[in-house]
Amino acid sequence: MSNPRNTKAKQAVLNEINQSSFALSQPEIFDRVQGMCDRVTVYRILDRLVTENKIHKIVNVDGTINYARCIRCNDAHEHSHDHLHFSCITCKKIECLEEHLIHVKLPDAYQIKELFLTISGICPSCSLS
Amino acid sequence: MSNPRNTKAKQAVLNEINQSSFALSQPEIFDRVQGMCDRVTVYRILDRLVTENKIHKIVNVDGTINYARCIRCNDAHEHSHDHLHFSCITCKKIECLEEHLIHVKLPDAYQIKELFLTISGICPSCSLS
DNA sequence: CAGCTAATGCAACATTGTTGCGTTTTGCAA
DNA sequence: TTGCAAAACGCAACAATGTTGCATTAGCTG
Repeated sequence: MSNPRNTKAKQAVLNEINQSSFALSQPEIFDRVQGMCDRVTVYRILDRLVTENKIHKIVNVDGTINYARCIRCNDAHEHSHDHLHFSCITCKKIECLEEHLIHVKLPDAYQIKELFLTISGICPSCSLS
Repeated sequence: MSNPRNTKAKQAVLNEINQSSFALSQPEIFDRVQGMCDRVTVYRILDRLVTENKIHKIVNVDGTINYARCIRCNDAHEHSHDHLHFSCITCKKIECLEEHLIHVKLPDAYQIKELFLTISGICPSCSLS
């Protein structure tokens, strides 16, 4: 990844993710940039955006993988991987609750690298209806 | 699920999961009961064991799904879904750390149903080598 | 031990993700 | 502005994982 380039497809994918208030799956993203590029290209763009720290990769409680915009992450700071995700069982949307950081204490023999906390339940907007 | 039955294949699958100190994936389980039954049957048995509260279904940090024995869960008690999983990045094994319960406070508008906390890092036995 | 139906096997299909390779496009620099 | 190296792409093929339909088999219960 010596010299990453900005292509139309990459911009379109990043745009869809940034515009969305919740995390999107690869099929959802492919749908939204329909005609713009190949299915394989979306996979490759998503991989690149993740390694470039432009987006978050989130594993949902059902094992599906979603991609979300970074709110408090930028190039200057380390990517934050210790915040909380809320996964709504009604609308299936995933929100990043980046203000809630997680702290866990384990025996010293465990070397902690990343924390993944996902809470499933019903989100505020689904609670209303 | 009006009248669940005990078949040889179901017993074999449950046995493999109970014997293992770490969580197993569907392919691993299918390997270990080789010749006992069809691939599809393993999927169906796992689904049944999960709904019968006999085993845990765990989503790993990479989205792969694993199945683990229940230690402190039994028919009398609710299935506990608020404990911690440790996923080793070296040996790829997943341990349930059921003694560590998680407590999270969110705004009232969020209705919490289940908590999924997986920590990735290096487990004690991989730390030694 | 007879019958109901849960459970199975098999084939086919669906989804998600990966790889190889020839072609196109981008960014940089002459 | 043009030329060029490599990044990015499209396409085809493959792989892994999971699902569905349906005819057949086998557990449990009375």
